[in-house]
Amino acid sequence: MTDSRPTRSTARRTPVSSTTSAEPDGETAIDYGVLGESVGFLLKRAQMAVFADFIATFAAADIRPAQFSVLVIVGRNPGLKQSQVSAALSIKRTNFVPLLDSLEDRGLVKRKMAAMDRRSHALHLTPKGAALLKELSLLWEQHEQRIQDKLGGDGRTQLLTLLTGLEGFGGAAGLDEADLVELPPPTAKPRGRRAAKPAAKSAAEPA
Amino acid sequence: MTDSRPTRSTARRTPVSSTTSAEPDGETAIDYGVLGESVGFLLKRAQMAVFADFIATFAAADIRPAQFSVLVIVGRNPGLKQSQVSAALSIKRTNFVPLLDSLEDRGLVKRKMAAMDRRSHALHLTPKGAALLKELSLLWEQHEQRIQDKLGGDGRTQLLTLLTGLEGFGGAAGLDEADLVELPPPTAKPRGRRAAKPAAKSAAEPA
DNA sequence: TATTGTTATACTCTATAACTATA
DNA sequence: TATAGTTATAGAGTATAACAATA
Repeated sequence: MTDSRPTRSTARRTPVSSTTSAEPDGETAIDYGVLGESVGFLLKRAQMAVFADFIATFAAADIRPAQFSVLVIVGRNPGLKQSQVSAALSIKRTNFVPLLDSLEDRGLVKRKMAAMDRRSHALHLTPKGAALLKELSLLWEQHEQRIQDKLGGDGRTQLLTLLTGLEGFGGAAGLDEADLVELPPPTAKPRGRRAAKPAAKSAAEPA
Repeated sequence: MTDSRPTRSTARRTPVSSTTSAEPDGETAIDYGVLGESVGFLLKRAQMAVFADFIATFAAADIRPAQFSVLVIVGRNPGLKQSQVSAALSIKRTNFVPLLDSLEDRGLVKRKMAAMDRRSHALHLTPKGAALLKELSLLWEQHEQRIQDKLGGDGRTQLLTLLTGLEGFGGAAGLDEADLVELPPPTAKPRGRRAAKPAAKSAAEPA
């Protein structure tokens, strides 16, 4: 103990509650206490909200977030072993099997037996998988655009940087043995639209 | 809003682009493609990492994140109905029952029958629950402190603000009917005292 | 009829042990 | 013996339907 006391005013924020400002009727606003300053609590909420939008966006393609991440990794790094891809995504290799099955059964990914080590399977996208990934990229842009509409261009970029800064925190849960995988920092180049420009682009339209 | 620049001091990794030698051995770094700029992907990773630290920190008290959140809400808002607490935490009331049971069985929370509406249960902390919550607050500070050690004080505050800014995004998944609950913004006052404290790292170990 | 809490149930995600076939 | 992929299984977390008591 006895350590830096870095300015985190545990202090309650401004006495919110009271006769509310955000409640339509006479309801008293709920006091969230420290939860409003809890990184984990807010991360969980934000993650669920963003995933909800992701899932809705990709529903037409019948692709879940985890499936999309596999397609991206395999597409960008053809020939990786299963264990490498699963470790890169912090997915246990046991749970990775049915996930990969779902993609291979749909003809999007192919397991190829490696010649040098016949235990391992090298992963590649099929032409169909590559074509789908290309379409999914458009959906992905729409999805991220909606986030940017909500946070602003700078806000989204800051968020990406901060989240990347949490890499390696908490002992890297979800990984297999001790396969730590690093993620390169986000290129601060503004993708898609420019900064906080509310370019009405929220029209979710399946490709 | 003064400086809206990322200004991350995390600049230490090599600008790996694909086939560079950022790996200790001859391993080729994995190209994450758009995942490195995917808010959802990075949110998920960060949430898992932060929860891992939270769980380890609160393991001695045998308290999970969801249980902690219930104790905080009930402690701050005694007398709320079950449905109000569950809605505030985006937990379906059906799933809230066993969660509450676990706290009531341990004598931390008490269901009291409301007089005006005998269908509902008003929730209160027991003295034991209030005492535990007080101890948990210390663990919570240690936990958040470690996050701050990783991100810097400003970084953590920015993160809280950005995450709060995603409130209401994605249609609010996880809620019961249409009970939207708002969360007040964090103490966004730009008290830019000191940034990060590089010296004191790993202030505390999970008890 | 609508709401509150509840039970039962199912589906997803995650975690551990053990098996096989290679090395 | 160790590793890559697999199977089986168990545990959380989350989803819907339906019921009893109450409004």
